[in-house]
Amino acid sequence: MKKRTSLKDIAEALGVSVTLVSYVMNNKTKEGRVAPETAQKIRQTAKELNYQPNQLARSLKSKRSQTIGLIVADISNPFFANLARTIEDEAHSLNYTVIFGSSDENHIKLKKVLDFLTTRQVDGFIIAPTDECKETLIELKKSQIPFVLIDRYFEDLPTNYVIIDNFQASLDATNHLLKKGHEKIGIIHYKSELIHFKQRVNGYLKALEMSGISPDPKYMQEVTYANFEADIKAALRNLIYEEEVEAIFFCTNTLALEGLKQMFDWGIKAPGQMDVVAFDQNVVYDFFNYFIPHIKQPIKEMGQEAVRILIGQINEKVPKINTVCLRTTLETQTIDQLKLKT
Amino acid sequence: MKKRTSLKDIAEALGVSVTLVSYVMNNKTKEGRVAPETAQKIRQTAKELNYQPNQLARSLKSKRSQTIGLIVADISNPFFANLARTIEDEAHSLNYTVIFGSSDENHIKLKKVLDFLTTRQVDGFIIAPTDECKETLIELKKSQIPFVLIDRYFEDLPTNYVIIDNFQASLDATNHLLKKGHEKIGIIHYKSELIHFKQRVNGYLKALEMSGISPDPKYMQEVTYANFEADIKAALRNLIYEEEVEAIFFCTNTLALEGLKQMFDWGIKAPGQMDVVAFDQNVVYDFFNYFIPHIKQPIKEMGQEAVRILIGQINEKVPKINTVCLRTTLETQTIDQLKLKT
DNA sequence: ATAACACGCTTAAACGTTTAAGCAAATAGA
DNA sequence: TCTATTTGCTTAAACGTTTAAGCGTGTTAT
Repeated sequence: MKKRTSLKDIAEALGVSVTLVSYVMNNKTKEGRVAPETAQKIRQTAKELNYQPNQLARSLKSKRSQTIGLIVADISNPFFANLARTIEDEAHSLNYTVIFGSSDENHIKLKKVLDFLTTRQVDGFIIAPTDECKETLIELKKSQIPFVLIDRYFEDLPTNYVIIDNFQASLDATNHLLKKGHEKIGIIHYKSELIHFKQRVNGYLKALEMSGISPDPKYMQEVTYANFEADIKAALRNLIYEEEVEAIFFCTNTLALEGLKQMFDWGIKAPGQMDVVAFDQNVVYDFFNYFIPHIKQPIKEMGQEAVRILIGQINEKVPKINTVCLRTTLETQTIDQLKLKT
Repeated sequence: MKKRTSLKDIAEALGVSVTLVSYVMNNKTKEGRVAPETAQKIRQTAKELNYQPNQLARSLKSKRSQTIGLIVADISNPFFANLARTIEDEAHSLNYTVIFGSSDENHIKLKKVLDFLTTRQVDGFIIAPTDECKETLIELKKSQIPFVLIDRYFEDLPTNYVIIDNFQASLDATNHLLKKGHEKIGIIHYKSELIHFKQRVNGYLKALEMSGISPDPKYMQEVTYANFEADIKAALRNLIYEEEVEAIFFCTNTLALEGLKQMFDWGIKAPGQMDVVAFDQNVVYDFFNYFIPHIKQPIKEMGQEAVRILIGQINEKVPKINTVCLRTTLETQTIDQLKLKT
């Protein structure tokens, strides 16, 4: 690789000091302390030699890498990919670069990625935490590297976070199914200690309670990450053929997708034959004969807020904890309404 | 942010020189030139102070940032998100970090992102080039920063690249439709100078020729990036209602998705009423009553090859150009066969 | 005439590493 | 006993920046 041109090269070419070149390139020619002709010459030579500042050296001096680390469960998951995209845009516009890593929902891997990115001197992290990663986050807090949790958080760990109102979202979803007259409503959720998942279950329970329906544990099916597909199949079989529920609420994007696929394979039309509500959006929903009611997350706002909060923290001397909880919307538009618009 | 501990901190704590600490931490205690007890003490103190090397400073010295820049059209596009994921895994395993940017298929933006990442002293780039970005790539070549093109390339620009055999893929796809007895086969492709798109058209033409069918320009529909949705709608209307084609080949992921959605909205069952072949995979295909024949790209191999070639180039003194062309497979499994397996 | 200041630039140190070179003390070889 | 080598460490310079401090000239004010 050819040597990139440095301030020194420009300085030598013109017989001036490196300092002077630095001042000019940074427009720190304070109070006309540099002769306009000199400045002009420097700028021109810089252009000719195609000078591009070495951000590494700059960072070393300033102790700011202008880089943020993004750690999500899996960058190839559409939800996180979309999030990554908005974070990229926001960060770049604020002159920050984004380096990323995937945790695969595994707290050991998360720690590994975190350490890996830390040696890169990131100025801060945006993290979608996994189950059981609280210890790692406590350590991270001690190191005083700023970070913002996204999508998920821990109730008893004061940190910055950007989340959605999972309880309300779930309440809305369940109410929607109740309003359609269903009483036997199933829910499929992950087995996880993550509070945001629990709140989704809580929202469901609250909605039932408010309608005077006492929840039936048999309608509530847990699925493990490890045995994802088989668990969903079993859960659905239970709900549909054993318990004969009238509607199903899928607590996440991935659960909804896999669940709908399974139902599709069994020839059960959703929502034609089985009312459902899904969490999060998906291109797949466009390919159903009926509109799939789902909870729409404000992904763009989430990404932007996370970046802004993080950069705020990076620049504060005494950072205060910032938490943001965004509202979701329940999309229940019927296919006919949809058609009218296009 | 708390000061991260440096070699100096360890050195001062023990009253030794920074150099010695550096030697120990890098296991460069060549030929027993450091007393084992000293080494032991240094290692322990390093652990106690939670020392993590500053990769920035290291990079400055070594002129290697151990970072690669990934530029794709849009990280939120599933194809690129998947690619990014395999690139991340491969890079991390080789001790490289990945920073990314999206070009939005716009060569101006690509140049901007490229410059932005260049100041970060990346050791090399993996780039999915856009239309009209050849000039930028020529400049990049001059700068001698190694790079590997992925998914797309330019015929008259000798560079490293990892692509698929688009011609063959397209040939396979069209042959599949021919074998089903169709003669009036439509194709929907992007209006673009990118050679890989052209080769997809060429494969289609070749297949027709080999079957002794003379291609009809009216069966070949161009779509612009700018007016994507409307163009596809018009193209489909033309092919289906005017030309009354018997089958359609969609040249990309996005075209297939949007096209199928449109057909779905019109109530045209694919492939029940209209045979199709799509390019690239998609979760959506699982939600059709029939199997959607499609060309499967070896995304994992593409990502891995790209990283390996790039890092090879970074380490070569006199790099040779490396090109890799991978074979695709045409997936034509019927839904019944699929069911048998699950 | 002389002090004061503005101007246009340079010197030097620092950020955290790496690495070649060097040096004093201990040990070995003769 | 004297030289040569090994051992265990240090000095110094460098990577490309930034930034406070400084230093001659020349101009202005008194």
